Amino acid sequence: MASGKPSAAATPLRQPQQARSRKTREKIVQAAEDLFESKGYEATTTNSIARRARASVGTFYLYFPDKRAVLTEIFHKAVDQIFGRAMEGLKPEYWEKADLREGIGALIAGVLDSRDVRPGIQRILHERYFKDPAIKTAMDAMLQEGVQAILGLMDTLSDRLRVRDREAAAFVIYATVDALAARVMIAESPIDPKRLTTQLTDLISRYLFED
Amino acid sequence: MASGKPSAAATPLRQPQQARSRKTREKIVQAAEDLFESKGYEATTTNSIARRARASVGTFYLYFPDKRAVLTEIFHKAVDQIFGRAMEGLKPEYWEKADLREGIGALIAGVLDSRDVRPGIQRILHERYFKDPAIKTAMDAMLQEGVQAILGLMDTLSDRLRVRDREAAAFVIYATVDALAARVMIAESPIDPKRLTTQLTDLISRYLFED
Amino acid sequence: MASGKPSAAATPLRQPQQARSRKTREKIVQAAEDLFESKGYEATTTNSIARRARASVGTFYLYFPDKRAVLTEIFHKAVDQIFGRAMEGLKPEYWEKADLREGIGALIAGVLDSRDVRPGIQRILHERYFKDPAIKTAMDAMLQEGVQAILGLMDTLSDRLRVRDREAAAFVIYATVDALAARVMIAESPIDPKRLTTQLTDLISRYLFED
Amino acid sequence: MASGKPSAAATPLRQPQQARSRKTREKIVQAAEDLFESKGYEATTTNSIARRARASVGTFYLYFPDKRAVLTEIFHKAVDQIFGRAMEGLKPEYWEKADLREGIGALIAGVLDSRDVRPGIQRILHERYFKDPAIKTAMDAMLQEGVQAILGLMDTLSDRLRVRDREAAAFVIYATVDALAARVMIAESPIDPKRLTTQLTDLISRYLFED
DNA sequence: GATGAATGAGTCTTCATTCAT
DNA sequence: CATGAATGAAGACTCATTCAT
Repeated sequence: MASGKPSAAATPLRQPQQARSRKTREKIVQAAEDLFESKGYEATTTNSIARRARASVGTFYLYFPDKRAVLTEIFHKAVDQIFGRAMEGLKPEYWEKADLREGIGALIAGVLDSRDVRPGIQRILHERYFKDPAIKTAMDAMLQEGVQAILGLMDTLSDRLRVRDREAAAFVIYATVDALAARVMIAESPIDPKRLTTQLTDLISRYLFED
Repeated sequence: MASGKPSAAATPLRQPQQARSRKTREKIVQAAEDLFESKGYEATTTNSIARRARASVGTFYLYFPDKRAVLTEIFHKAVDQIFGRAMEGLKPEYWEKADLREGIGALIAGVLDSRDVRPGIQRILHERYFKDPAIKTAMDAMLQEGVQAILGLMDTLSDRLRVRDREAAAFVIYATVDALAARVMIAESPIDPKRLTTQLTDLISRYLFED
Repeated sequence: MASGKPSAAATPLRQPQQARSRKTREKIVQAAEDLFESKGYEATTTNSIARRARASVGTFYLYFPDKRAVLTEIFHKAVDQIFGRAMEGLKPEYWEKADLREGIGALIAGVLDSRDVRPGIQRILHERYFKDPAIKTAMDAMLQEGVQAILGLMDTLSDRLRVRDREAAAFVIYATVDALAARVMIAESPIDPKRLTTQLTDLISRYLFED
Repeated sequence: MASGKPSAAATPLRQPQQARSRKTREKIVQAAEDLFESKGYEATTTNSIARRARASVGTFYLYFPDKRAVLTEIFHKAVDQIFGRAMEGLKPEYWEKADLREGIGALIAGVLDSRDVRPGIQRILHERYFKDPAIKTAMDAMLQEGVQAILGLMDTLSDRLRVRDREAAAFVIYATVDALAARVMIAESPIDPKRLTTQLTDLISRYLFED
């Protein structure tokens, strides 16, 4: 870094070593991700992660202080992806048009969509929520951000809204959509996602707007 | 229970033993409940359960095949209690009156209320949902029953409803109320429960009924 | 204890179980003692202790919270034995006679003698002195007691003593005899113990008494 | 050192490399010394030594076959320093005068003084005495030398001495002073060093000389 | 000379479960 | 019915040492 970034082919010297190291690290993260996803967090041993990454336990502990640390890393990456996907539907472009239902549809679709991102990891986040403060904190932050985004949206639509207590409303909406999405992902819903989406759209649009 | 209570003086000799046995079993269940609630499932050892029940591990395994079994038992009892409380608000008496908001209020209150029942156990149900099929099955059944109850209610209110796809609607309502209740219990909601309840009532009544 | 001690043959009921347990515990302590003595503390693993005691690691941890705990126990037993032996020479009976050299001889002999008690353990005490606070504390206490004993003796001999600062003198004497004894035990002394004893006796008697 | 210092301008080209190499080696030794002193031998890892020396583990093993080797080197340096300091008090200049107590005072002061040199290292020597033969050998040699020095001194003072078995006496004196010094360093002595020194001087002078 | 990534045998420790009494 | 001592497989983590670059 101190030497600045020279023209492309100039500094291959040290790179290989660092590149190898980065690769190893990535192999470990990937292995952990696979195993956490398939066997769950607790059932995955550090030894098995190393083995799957074709490395040794020692190498694992070279890159991570302990098992939790890999999970935290994986989950940070995942949260960004998941949240990015979920926020997709809140982009103003969906809301500038006249059709409000379309906006709500996009909101719901986005959240539902985000549930397809690393479902195994989401499952683990779910079960470790109370046990791992780092996870709780980050998931709570996600909730906060989601609520803020909805509040922002409400400002845009201000004159058409019928709700008074917007803060509570935003929270209720986020929680509702999120919960339904969770049910769908978990596939515990015996009802077709499309029907659910329709009803959810009705639920929210009737709540927010005069018919 | 199935054998009925024999007339007072009939078989007094055998009774004590069975009674004592039942008592031991109950002490164990109680001890497990306390410990699961305070320390979580995995952090509770069979030895500690036995110790707290003032029994020996051997006795524990006399009544239960393994650790999971106590949890299953506890959770069956808990589900009944929790569910009973939640269903309270669906009793027809709240719905026969003219004021529909009152009924919805009762529904929400019931579910919220049910979250106060053995919160530690509910937390465990939450985290073991994917790991313990017995738990998944029973919680899913609870969902089903809830949905059915709401559907039944809808039949009663048939003419006043504006929703078409009642099955999906019932599911959406149950999931929504349940999710909000969960957020409240977990105390992860930065917003006052009362405000949430108000909004939730609005949400659902606008969804179900014409203004 | 509460029930008092009944006539010999009365309470054999529970005894067997407890006796077995005590035996196991003793086997473990003995095994640990042997291994610590032959291989040193750090080189001895909990597994090897269990194996030598013909028990399992689990059993080891049934009786001791960790490795240090066995060492502490062993060393408490040892300290009593060692110290008892060392204090032997301070008994008044050796000092009531006219010959003061005889008393000093007994003092030295006692300490030297005490070095034959569990030399391997003493070696460990020596090397763990700084690392294990429990050991430091107890050894320091031993020193204190030794010094006190010598001070007591000085009171007895009060009129014949030439030293003024008795407290410091007692400390110096204890430390000196102890150090010499250590050198002899460690067998690092190229000089015959008897010659050392003679010189040590001279050293101390000239220090304490007029010729 | 063996090759001598070449005349200034002779081989300046090669010198830097060797000088750098020597520097690296020294940095490693210094780092090890610091860490051993502050954390103890076992708690210091080869990696941490390298890190502190701003070198890599590989470099460490370039200069030393294993961890023990650095300790041996450090301790050789230390022994020279410590011993040099301790022997200070045996210089004839202190003994040529008439006042014998002054000589003995110097002897004691020297040894006490030497305990201030690298106390952390001395502590390690203490605990590794039995584990590391190299250490045992060298410390025993130190003892031998000390005893020899005292014997030499005795020859000088021959006519004033009252002791017969000089060899044993020298050993006893060395061990005594050394032990007291150790007690003082370890700060386990509840008594003021000055008082101890006075008594120690009395002890030895009464032993060696007629009053 | 120097690097530092990689290794893996070896430690301590836990806990559900069994079984002789 | 009840006991509780005993088990041992399994898991997280460490660190001296090697070796390809």
